[in-house]
Amino acid sequence: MKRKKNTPSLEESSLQMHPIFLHLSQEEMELINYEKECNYFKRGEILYHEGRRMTGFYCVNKGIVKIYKTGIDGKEQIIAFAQKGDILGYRSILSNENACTTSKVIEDAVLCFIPAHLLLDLVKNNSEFSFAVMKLTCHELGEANSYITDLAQKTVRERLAEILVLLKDKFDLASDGTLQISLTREELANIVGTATESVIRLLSEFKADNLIDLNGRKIKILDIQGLTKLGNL
Amino acid sequence: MKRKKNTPSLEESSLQMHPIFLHLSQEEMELINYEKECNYFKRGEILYHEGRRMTGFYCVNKGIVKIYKTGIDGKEQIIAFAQKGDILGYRSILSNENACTTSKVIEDAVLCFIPAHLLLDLVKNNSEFSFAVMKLTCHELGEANSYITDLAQKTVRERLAEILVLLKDKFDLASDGTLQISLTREELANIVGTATESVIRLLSEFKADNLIDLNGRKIKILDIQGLTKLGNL
DNA sequence: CGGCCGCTTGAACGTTTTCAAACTCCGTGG
DNA sequence: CCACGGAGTTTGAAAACGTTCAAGCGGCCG
Repeated sequence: MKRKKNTPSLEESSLQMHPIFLHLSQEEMELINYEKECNYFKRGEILYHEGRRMTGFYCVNKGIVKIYKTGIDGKEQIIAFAQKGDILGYRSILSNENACTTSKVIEDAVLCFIPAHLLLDLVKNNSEFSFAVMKLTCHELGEANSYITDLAQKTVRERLAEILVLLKDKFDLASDGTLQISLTREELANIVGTATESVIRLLSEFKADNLIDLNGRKIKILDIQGLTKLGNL
Repeated sequence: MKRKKNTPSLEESSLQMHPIFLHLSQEEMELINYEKECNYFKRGEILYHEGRRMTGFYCVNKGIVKIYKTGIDGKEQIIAFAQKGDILGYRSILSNENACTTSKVIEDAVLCFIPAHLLLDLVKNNSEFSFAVMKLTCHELGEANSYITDLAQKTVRERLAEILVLLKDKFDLASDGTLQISLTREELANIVGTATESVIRLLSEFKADNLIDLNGRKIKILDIQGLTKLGNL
């Protein structure tokens, strides 16, 4: 009997952590489980490229994926992160466009790939599922509009403080208050929309003001209220 | 027989210009036509406010509406414009959130208001309609991501050039090449995300470079390729 | 051990904002 | 009819902000 090595266990491959699938019938769920393909992904692996056609979407069961657009001179603009319970890549399938972002694993991950046709079938045949997806996209649209306003109106200092707060909300803190996501200074700059050096200087400033503590890439949140206030939230 | 004054004619109230309703049954269309409420709106009228609950959405049959968020110190950030054939306000209904934007008429308009429950019914019962709405939101999400990247990476000069090109694409030009939307300098600044004075200076610069011609609020596009290049598009 | 990548710091530079003042246009009321 | 007032526009000068360039440091991987 042939047995694939390095394939996630049944438990690791389970989709039950994804709220989006909550309203599927048992039959539909079985179909997905039959068609899905779950694998381990290492840091650095690219799931899909901007401009390419999407053949399916991914469900994150473990790890972290960054989603970014490539702008002027190849500079990345990070649009979002996906972690356990998030799905990614479904947008382009639904709007029937090529991918408008690239996605790359930044923390070793377990991902399930689900073919595009299944998504389209579900959206067309299961109105509860369809409505859940619509809620999700509408919510994301609201968040995108907020970030547009922030980018247009806030200073770099305010945006960096804001991003730290948002990262803290999305990725829980370790018991010692450390952010549970490890980003390079450049990646932080590519979220905030600034230069790497500016992030470095501002982080030092935040540290001097006892808002955070720094230890390499580990960022410990000391004063969440101070950051919230600084970020105009 | 009582007869409402100042109510748009049947022709002006027709929803057939809205592609979103293309796949409705005759029965559904009749229901909408029965429940919709069409009216004239003057420049300056506000359709809904950020933070308030939405009771329905609007279809634009004529005129122009600006959609904006209120940021720091009450500064507007214009997110989008809606004109003939566009719908607005549906997003918050679908995501079951309060409005995240305010919308204001900037050119006398004919609008049809359609109650929220109808939208929800249609989305739940008509999968073709639901899919069309989903396509729309997914497309808008892609555009929002693009604008996030532009705001984060482009200079004010580049963004202003880009916005002029985008406005030209959305609102056709008059025969003499004039943009068919009239915006104050401040409104332009609130799209681009900059100060009013910066817009004024840059527009003068564009004029000096023979990219545009200015006559009060009328902006004539002289060199669309030059603008496209300047905007990194 | 060497080399590379990421991090940090300083200094100069350029862009954009802010503040202040004046001007234009337009509609209203005397 | 004209004066007045207000909103929007324009210009200049100074200041703030953020980027860029250059250089040095540090740690990790091969």
